[in-house]
Amino acid sequence: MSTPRGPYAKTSLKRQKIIEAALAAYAEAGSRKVSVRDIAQRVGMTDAGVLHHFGSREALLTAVLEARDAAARAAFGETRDDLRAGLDIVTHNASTPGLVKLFVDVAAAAAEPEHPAHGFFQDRYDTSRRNIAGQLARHIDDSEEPVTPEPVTPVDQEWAARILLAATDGLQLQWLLEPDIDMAQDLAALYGVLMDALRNRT
Amino acid sequence: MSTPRGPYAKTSLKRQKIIEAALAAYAEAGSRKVSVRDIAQRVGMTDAGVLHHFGSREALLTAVLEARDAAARAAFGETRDDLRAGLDIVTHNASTPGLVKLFVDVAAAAAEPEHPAHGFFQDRYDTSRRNIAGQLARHIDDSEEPVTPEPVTPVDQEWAARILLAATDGLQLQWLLEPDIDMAQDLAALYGVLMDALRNRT
DNA sequence: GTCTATACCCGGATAGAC
DNA sequence: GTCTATCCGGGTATAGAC
Repeated sequence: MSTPRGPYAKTSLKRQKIIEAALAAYAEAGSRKVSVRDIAQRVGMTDAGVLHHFGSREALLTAVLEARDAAARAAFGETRDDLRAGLDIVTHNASTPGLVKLFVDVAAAAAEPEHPAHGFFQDRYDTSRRNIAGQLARHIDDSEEPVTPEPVTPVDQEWAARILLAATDGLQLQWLLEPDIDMAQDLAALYGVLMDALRNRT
Repeated sequence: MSTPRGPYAKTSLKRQKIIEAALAAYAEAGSRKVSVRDIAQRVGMTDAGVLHHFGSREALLTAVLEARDAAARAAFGETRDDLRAGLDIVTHNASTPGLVKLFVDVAAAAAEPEHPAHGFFQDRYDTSRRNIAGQLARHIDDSEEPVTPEPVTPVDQEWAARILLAATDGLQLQWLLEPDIDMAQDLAALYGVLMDALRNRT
């Protein structure tokens, strides 16, 4: 006990390196599968060494997603679920297919209650929904357009079809974590709103 | 020819039994992982026997999803992507979490171009989008409401938040298969439409 | 507190017998 | 066409070195 440091001070540094390696691995490995050994090699360790810091592969991937969230939050606006920041994040995601795949992958696996990321995703969706809803409520009475999309936004049938399908798939993801959600009802409402938009804007 | 050759019709009977077993396994397993051995046991075979008919686990799961699609098509309306049928299917999905998880799971994995389900999902989204877009276009000039949701459809901030998040996640799924999709632009348009709806209906 | 070495188990894949 | 046997790779648990 020579130089006393915080209980997690030193480990967090190594954890950070491992997480960075995992991020890099997923970013590069466009389509190949990433094993714990792959990540370990990048930091010059064995797989057991890596697992020592995270306990399991799933826990490691969960930590990676948390780190990615934190990085996004730091990069684009402090208020994580600000609508403008959300669009910026999506735009940024479009440059990292590997990480998007990682997200979708873990999100699917996290449907299991025992999965280490289960709580993380539940919380993530919960707070995101809350923040977005609050933001929307705030902007309802605004006269100014809060989110100004630079390019022209096309509102046509093809766009509506993409949105309808996307909402269906995405709602399934949320529903797996929160079974109270009424997917069909939500989609029916969306359908009505989209039809109105198509009728008015064309 | 009345007796088709090739790997599709010869063993189709056994394949069918295996697919049914896989469907049952995923439906029951709720969210636990299903191995090829699990499925094989249900049909009184070994895993090697099952693999002989499909080549790989991934190919088997792809076949399961195709069968599920076909079954849904048969059960709810002939025109697969009819909007009403789509809602019915979603409602039905809400009773089978295991199968929903299977879908999301394979959809994520199918982002890889080498995955056996890659083409399947590309085609599925492509035709779905086409059909839905056509259906929407047809209904724009209709005076009657084409899809009548029985329960009241709530249009509020919480609903809009769920939709916004769902569309984000779902668009990522489509984008992984079709990188030409501009996620941010689509979402910006959705944001505008949702804001309009909230302003008008509240 | 960190890491290596090792051994274990499970699951998917493959070869060859029947 | 299906089984048995086997292989292999990946994740995991443990012991012990530093």
